[in-house]
Amino acid sequence: MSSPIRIVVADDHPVVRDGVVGVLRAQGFEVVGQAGDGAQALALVEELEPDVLVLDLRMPGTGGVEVIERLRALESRIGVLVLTTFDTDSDVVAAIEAGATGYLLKDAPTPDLVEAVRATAAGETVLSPAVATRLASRLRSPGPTAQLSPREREVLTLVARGTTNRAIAAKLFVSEATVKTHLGHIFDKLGVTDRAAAVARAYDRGILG
Amino acid sequence: MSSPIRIVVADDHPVVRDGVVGVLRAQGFEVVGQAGDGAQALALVEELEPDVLVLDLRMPGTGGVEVIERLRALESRIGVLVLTTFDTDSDVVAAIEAGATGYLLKDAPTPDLVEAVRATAAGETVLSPAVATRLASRLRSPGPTAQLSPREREVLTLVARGTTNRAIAAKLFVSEATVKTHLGHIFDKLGVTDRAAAVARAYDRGILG
DNA sequence: CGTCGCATCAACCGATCGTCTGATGCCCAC
DNA sequence: GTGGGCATCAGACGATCGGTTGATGCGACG
Repeated sequence: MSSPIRIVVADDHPVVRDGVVGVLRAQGFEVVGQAGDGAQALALVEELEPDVLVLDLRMPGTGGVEVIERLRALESRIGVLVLTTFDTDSDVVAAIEAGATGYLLKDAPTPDLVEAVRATAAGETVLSPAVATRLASRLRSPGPTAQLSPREREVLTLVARGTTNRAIAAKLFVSEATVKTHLGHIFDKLGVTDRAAAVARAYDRGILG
Repeated sequence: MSSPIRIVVADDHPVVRDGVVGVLRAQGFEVVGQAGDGAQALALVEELEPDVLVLDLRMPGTGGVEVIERLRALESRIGVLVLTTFDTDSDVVAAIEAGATGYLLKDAPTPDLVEAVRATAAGETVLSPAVATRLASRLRSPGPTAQLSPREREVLTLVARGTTNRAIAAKLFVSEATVKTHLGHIFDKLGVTDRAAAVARAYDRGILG
């Protein structure tokens, strides 16, 4: 290799960050910076212009998805490898849509991580097997693909708190009929038939919680 | 120090495991073994008799809580430091009750981890601030302290799937009246008033999902 | 300019839910 | 041996929910 691949690692868990950095350095990569939140990550990337950003999605303050969006807005050519614990639908979809180059779960074997970083630097897309499966099944089944609208999420959040349709209507300054309509759409989109199941599905998909 | 503290690290995430091991070795601890699941952890502890087991709770197969229980059953004097991502009620309570010596979240700063291992080896109890707060508030509020009975969890699981009271009764071979009674108790214990909110609370506490 | 998604509203009806009161049997702990 | 937690059951009532049908206004996109 001519010059080593330059990397910035962003994760709010110090232990995980140390682990990733250690693994990458041992493999001859050059880790030029580490960040504990999204804002730091953005600053470091702008300053150091690394080849790859290894990014955790769930971070305090500026989250991972927002980091990706801003980088793409800046038309940065950096490769973003998302390395996270969760593979909920909304996380994965949001990250890919935002423009992540790769998506790896933290339970991936070390060699996979190393290879993923290399591929990301080369601009290739890498996905964890679990993530790939999830995406594939999502494409196959056109049913429960739909995302909830902002208003629908708002309603569902209140439902999860035990709020009654009438009370939701009052809180949102709409009629009870409207609330019912929203709920009906929510049920359709989530593929359920009642509010309890809707809440459960929402948690499973990372929409709530 | 006379002889270094001997440690086994158990975590199913290779990256995290490497991170923890790296940090501990850099601090002069002797990491004598690493495990990727509970069964391996138990075997290593029995074979190597380390001073401290650094343990992730969520692992495939034999989970962390079960590992702790078995160690205590064996009357092992090993210190168990739980190091995990989650601080849901059920995880924390289960781990402490099982006999964990300490409970640290993965977002803890590196120096805290090092100090926690040292304290654990000395038999002292260490808790993450977040965990300590959670436990304290639990002790303060005698209300939502109660755990669900097995039967109640069973009912709630079905509720989360959108199952109707009547259908639940059929599935569990009891009358609908019984299901309603269980649900009433569930609502009381979780401090909610309807099934949707009960499901949400259960997810928040790690009872479901 | 038409179309589509989103948000809004109405009225009705049957099904379901949640609460209440009250009761029995079991098992474990104190 | 007497509580207390758990699981079981009954009947009945009012409140709430979910489905249905149908309709309007608005912004976006092509």
